[in-house]
Amino acid sequence: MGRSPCCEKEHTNKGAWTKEEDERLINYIKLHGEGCWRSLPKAAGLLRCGKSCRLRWINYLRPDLKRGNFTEDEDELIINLHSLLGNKWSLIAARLPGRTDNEIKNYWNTHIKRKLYSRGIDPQTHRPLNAASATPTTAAVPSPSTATVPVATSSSNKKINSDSISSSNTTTNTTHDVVITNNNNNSNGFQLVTNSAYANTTTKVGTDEDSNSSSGVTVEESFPHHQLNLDLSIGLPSHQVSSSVNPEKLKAEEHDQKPHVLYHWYGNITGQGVCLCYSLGLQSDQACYCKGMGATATTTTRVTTTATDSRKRCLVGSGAYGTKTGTEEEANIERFG
DNA sequence: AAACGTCCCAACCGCCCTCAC
DNA sequence: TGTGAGGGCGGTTGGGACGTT
Repeated sequence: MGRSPCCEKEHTNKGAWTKEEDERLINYIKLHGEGCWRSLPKAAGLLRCGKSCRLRWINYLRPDLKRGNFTEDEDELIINLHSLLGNKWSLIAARLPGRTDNEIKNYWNTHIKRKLYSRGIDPQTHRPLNAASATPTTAAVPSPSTATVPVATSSSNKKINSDSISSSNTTTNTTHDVVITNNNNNSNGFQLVTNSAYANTTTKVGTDEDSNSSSGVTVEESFPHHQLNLDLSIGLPSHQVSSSVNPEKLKAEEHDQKPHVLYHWYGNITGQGVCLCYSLGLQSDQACYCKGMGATATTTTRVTTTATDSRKRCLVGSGAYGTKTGTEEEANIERFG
């Protein structure tokens, strides 16, 4: 339908940002916060497109950005999350504090793809390369320069919404097997197990031990996976969230730093709170208030990605993706906090 | 030291989603 | 319910940095 440009291109600078522009942007946001990006450049005295300002701030100037190389743990976490979420860089970034989607995307394309090829795993499908011979992106390990392989465009790459939970009538494109169970001996421990090329991949998250590290991921590769499924088996907290629990109070008491989402399941597990942002790898400083809950049961909930209803936003959302939409009703999910 | 090739990442582009009206 | 504005996202690219010959 044709859109008006987001700014007057002939009056805007492009390319690398100067120090002065950075300072102007930082100073403006310090004073006024992140507001309307379109009007920001003018207000801040910048000859830049609002989108450009936003990108610059989010990807480079934000004070909470973590600089430096990715750790091995972060690598493995990214790989696991990618096997679950596909090229949903923003969702992956949401689980790596201090990292941006752009940074992770670049890192994936320049390092991790190569790493997976060297392991004999197709980075797009997360299947062993020889098992993916039916796809066009098989063959030998590409040279670094060709590592930017044509995306095999499984649906996982296109507008699937792994951050959605299906109702029964959604169109399944890609699914992942995810099993989140608790670590029996550690009330804070949850494990996220995926049935992907990393079958038997156990992503251990949220334990005390790893609370200060970037993640607590252990990966044991063994079985080739069959198909990416989004079967979620979720370990429920041992002390169940009763209806009398006041999420606001809990939030205030146990952690108040970062956005978090506590989903409340109906249906088979009525009345039991499931905190997915924690289970899916948020770090301790942003763990949600159900941290500390143990788990007594493993309940399986099917989560299916779909290309037909991309508006569903739930389940794996945290912070920005926790927006509640009407379609959540289909998923029988209610969000707290 | 120069030329060339490769790598990496900041930034851009265009499409999609959400929301207000 | 339809439409447009604004923001967000994923894919792509340009050019600087670095390595090799």
